[in-house]
Amino acid sequence: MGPGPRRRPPIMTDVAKVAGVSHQTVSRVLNEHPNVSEETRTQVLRAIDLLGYRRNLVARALVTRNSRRLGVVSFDTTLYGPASTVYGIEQAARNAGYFISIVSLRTIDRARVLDAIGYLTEQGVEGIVVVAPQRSAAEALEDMPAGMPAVAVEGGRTDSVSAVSVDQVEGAVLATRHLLDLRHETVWHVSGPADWLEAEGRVRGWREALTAAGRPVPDLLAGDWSPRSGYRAGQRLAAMTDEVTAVFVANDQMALGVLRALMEQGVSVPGQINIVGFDDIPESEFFSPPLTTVRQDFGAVGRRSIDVLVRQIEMGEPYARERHVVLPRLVLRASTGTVR
Amino acid sequence: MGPGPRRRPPIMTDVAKVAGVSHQTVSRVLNEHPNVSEETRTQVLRAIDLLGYRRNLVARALVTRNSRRLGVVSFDTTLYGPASTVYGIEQAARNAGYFISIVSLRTIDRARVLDAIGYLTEQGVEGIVVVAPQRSAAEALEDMPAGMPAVAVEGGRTDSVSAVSVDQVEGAVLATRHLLDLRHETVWHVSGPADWLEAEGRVRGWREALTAAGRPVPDLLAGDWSPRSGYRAGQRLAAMTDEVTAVFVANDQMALGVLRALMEQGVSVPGQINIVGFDDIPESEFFSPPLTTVRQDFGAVGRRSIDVLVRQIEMGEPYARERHVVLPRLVLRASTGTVR
DNA sequence: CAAGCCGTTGTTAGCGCTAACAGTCTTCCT
DNA sequence: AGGAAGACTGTTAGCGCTAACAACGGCTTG
Repeated sequence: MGPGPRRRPPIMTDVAKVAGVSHQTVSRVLNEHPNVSEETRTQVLRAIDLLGYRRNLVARALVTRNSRRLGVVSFDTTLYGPASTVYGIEQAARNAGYFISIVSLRTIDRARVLDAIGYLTEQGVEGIVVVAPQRSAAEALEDMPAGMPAVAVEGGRTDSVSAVSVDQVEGAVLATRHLLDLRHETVWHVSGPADWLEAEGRVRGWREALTAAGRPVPDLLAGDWSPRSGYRAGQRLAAMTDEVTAVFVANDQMALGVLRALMEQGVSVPGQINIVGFDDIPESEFFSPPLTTVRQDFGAVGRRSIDVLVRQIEMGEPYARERHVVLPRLVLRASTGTVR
Repeated sequence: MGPGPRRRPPIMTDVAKVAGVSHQTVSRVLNEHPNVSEETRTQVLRAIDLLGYRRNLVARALVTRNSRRLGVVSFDTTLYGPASTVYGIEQAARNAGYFISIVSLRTIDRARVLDAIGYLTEQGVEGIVVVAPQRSAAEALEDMPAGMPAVAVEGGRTDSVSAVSVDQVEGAVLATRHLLDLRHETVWHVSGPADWLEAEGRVRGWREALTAAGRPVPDLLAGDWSPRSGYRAGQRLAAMTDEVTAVFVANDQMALGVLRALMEQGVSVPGQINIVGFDDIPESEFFSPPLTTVRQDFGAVGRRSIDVLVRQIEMGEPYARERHVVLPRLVLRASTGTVR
């Protein structure tokens, strides 16, 4: 049965009593204050160990006004991108000595983002990362409470908070130009949902690259990131093999759907149509055929955003709004390369 | 420029002063205490609005001893399973009025899990969910601090904490029996890493189903959940098409690798070999061919675990250890079905 | 009409901790 | 020898909030 259960966990004063010192000395040991004699420190540590004492960071936070906690507001963390970003954020935060409180929104709009920010503020977080890939979420950042350090990830062009994002336009340019370099006359595009900033950036980059090369810009096929929407787009593309030879798909999941539809219709990739995706999810390398795609370094985005946030917190109020861009890169695989 | 910046955020006493009441009355309004006159309530709410007051839940937590926060310890949340589980946990927790503090471990072992639990305890969480799919993590739960409500997800057979998990054995039995029903003489297996409880459960179910049917149990091919490891297994399987006609792969990502390798070697699925996966990730339906797989309802697991945890918290100390099992189900697609 | 009750509000103490200051005892210098 | 500086420890106040109790007025009741 072991030692009988204790009603309340030990507090600092209990430790002090056992160690024969004042509670303040215990506090000094815990906070590694320089002026504590080696002997006293040992006594205190022994008492802590004996009682199984753990300090109460809630009480500490109340007086120091810092909770060592950061808030994260994110959208659907089952998706690979957000999940990887949040993972990167968590790792970086813990390395910097902070904990993470998370709110995952099922649907995202201004009110819900503001609610989430409000809850986190009440909870006493010292700063907030908003993974805000949709326009509506990005707009909510304008109303961030004054004095709360914050950083937007994939959050568009707000001036009110710092931002870290992958250069979506550049990624789309890389993808499109790669296909043009393979002598395709033009490149079709299966886009993400219109209210997503990432989708918008990819459309823009695709259009820019085509225009810069003096090529016609075909109608875009709208998707919603899901493999199924890619599948539907693929069915339409399969019916147009005389004009379509190259497709830039806005993410790898949709690209999978496109590949599936094309295969069902007997369209050869890369024989008849070349496909480029976006994200480089772990599966892409094993699609049939393996997918040429644009890799986003989500981990870097997470780390960078914590860098910025922690710097703001430690600097105190008057900090500059920063803007960081992480560059994507093209990963070549078998879904592109054969010239018509 | 708007209103000038305030040095410190307003506190309850500020609101009280503006509303012309005591701070305790403000507290009563905030906590929806029944005995506050309608008139006073309105005054207070107006003052709160005017000042943009938000209560300090850290101070509240110090006196009430409940923080309305739960801790989650998880492993690599970029994987679909853990990510979905954590998402389910977060949604359910917020519905129940709790916030989530997360620690994502990169590598998992007894010491690290205990560290994480310790940190969360110091942070004042009221309960902890440990997503502990590896044996080493599950063992750490034996040392959970007394009095801390906790629940293990996929955590094996500890008696010291409550547990919620998917019935892995049953899932593997479903998969294996399905293949046997299709008149395959036996079923091969590509397993997950040996120290994962889920991998172990799936091996066990596969073996049981074969033995129950009086079939030979082939050597298993060891994988590590990654598509690449599946690909390597697939290469080996492709060289054995005279004996291998059916393979149960321990997750969908590896199954993708297997499919890829088989396709490269010109082995037809389901023509020559039938494949069943596990998880039902969103991509599986669009693999080539679409994958028959065992669906785990991760959302349900997350919700159930919060149910259990919240009940323990609200019940107070002497609560029973519960054990909940979520049943998986077989999803039939084109990767199985053609008899040799 | 006194006694009692109830709805409403205010006052006080204290959650567990750290900051700020105040001691005490050494040590070192002029 | 006297005093200043430094190392170490203790005492007190207070972070922002809620619990517990006290106080007050209006109402009912015998």
